[in-house]
Amino acid sequence: MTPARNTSTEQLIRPDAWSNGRCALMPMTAESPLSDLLALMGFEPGRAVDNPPFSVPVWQVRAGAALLVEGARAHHVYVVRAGTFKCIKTAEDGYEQVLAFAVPGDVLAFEAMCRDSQHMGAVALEDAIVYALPVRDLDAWRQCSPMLDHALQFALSRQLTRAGEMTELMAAVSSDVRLARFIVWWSNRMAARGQSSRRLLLRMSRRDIASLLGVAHETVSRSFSNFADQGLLQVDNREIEIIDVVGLKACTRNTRGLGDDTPSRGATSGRSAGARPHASASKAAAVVSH
Amino acid sequence: MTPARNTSTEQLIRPDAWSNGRCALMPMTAESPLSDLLALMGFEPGRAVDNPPFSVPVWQVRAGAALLVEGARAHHVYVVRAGTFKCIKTAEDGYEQVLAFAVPGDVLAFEAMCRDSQHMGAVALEDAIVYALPVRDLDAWRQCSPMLDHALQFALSRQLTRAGEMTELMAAVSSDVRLARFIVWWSNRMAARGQSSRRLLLRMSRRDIASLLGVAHETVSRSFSNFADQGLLQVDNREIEIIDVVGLKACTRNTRGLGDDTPSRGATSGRSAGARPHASASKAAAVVSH
DNA sequence: CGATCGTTTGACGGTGCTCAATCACCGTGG
DNA sequence: CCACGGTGATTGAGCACCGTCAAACGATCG
Repeated sequence: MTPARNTSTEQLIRPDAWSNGRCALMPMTAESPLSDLLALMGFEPGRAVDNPPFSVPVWQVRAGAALLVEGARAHHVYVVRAGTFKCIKTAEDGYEQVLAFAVPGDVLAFEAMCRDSQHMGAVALEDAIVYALPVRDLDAWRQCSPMLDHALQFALSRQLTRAGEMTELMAAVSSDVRLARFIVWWSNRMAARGQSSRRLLLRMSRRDIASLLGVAHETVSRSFSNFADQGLLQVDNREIEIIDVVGLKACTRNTRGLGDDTPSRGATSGRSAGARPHASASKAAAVVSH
Repeated sequence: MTPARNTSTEQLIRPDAWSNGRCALMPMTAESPLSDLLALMGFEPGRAVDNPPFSVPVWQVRAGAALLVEGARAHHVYVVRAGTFKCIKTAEDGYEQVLAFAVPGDVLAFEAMCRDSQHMGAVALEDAIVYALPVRDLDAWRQCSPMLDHALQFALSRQLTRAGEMTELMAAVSSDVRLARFIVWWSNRMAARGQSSRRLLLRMSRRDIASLLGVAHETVSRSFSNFADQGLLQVDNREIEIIDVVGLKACTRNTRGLGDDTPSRGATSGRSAGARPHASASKAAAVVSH
């Protein structure tokens, strides 16, 4: 496998860079990929999938390759089938802000449907496979395949849910809490995909995590060490294992850091330190239709 | 059209709180609201809007009322027509986390399409008007009105874009930068709706902003005062006016706070303080289609 | 084996969270 | 009319957390 990884790094996407146009790693185009695509999106058809008059192209993306380039025209909407991506936005001073990580089932480049060009980039963190839905055909495909349409809506709904969870994650004031939430969140996502929720292999670097969470990468490293010292995690470079799930989730809820009382292996010690309710407005609740 | 939608819509919401069931403020149901709805979503039909065999219900929501209740079943997808909402998620300890603010054109409750119940609440910050699209009819409506379908996809794309901007906003390390980005972001959103981009009337409290940005509400207040002292803003409670746009946008780019050199009315002083590029992986870029 | 990048740990200084007090605004009731 | 709670906004003081700088260590690849 990996037949030569040749040469000339190229600045932007160069479709010919990967040389041969064959698809040695793509055996699933013969079998109808639609049912697979629908399942990825989280849509389980009760009946057999209708065989549509189109076939969804499958692309492979090498580790380190850019599937989406900022500013480029967007001709496709992608659904990740395998692999992990990081979605980035490069500031004019060169700082690379990570906006999200995409895993199988996630939709990419749909944001570009409401404007002309891509506003975020996407780089594969490992060898990956994506379904590529041409935007010019998408409406027609959705119209002749209600299942595809429904699955896409479902996936978009999930994507919006993820975005909300992301906001909730980043709204934590303490960096420890942010990282704890990220780990739990990632663990849940892995579990939803049938993988282990305790043993995680993070494909992204500390710096990428730090960029996403809005903290220094040294702080991420320190927080990992803190969790390991407390017996919540077992960290070995990018391979981490959750030891004390309830303890980790307890860290999730704290408003401000864990108090540094170094609980002597006390597990779920941390009593939630505050977060006043602030009983907000719910005076009147009313809706009136026509 | 929607013959009477009487009464007992919900158990959690208290429909009687607003007493009378009449709709004095709802005159736009007679005229076809579809073109208005499409325009709201950002879709400008090149031709006249087809007159569909359905009509979209219009609801009014009073200030302080809950349009969405966490945990409730979601029967509708809403499109905000007028007013402002805050989307919240209440933690088990009672802390109210603000996840987003919704303004006209935004879609609400679409996240619930991929699960059973609503995972976020939405409270009107002022009297508001929304279009209510029943989820049970949505597929059929979209199918018989391609314009509605297209507009919905467009709006969802914009919503995802907003979510990405939100992540970018919150990834700022400094609280000043976070607030500056929020103001500029909000200003842009108002400008996109045809309102003034310099004079803003924030409908949400300092605490709501602080919750969204993940900082203490005192810090938000302090940052406002800082910007006012620097001549970037003019703050009068929730009425703020942007004085120095370029100066404010300069604050947006800083990684760490403004250095506290108190530029003597120097306007666009702040030279961007760093943010190392970190030239990341763009080794190979290749895609191979089938 | 050496170069490069990622990860970890230390020290220091500043930012911002907490606690607290004060003031402005508002609807209610005297 | 003003007194009176209640909420929101602002400002201050103190100290912990975390960003910055720096160095050492480990991993990966050529």
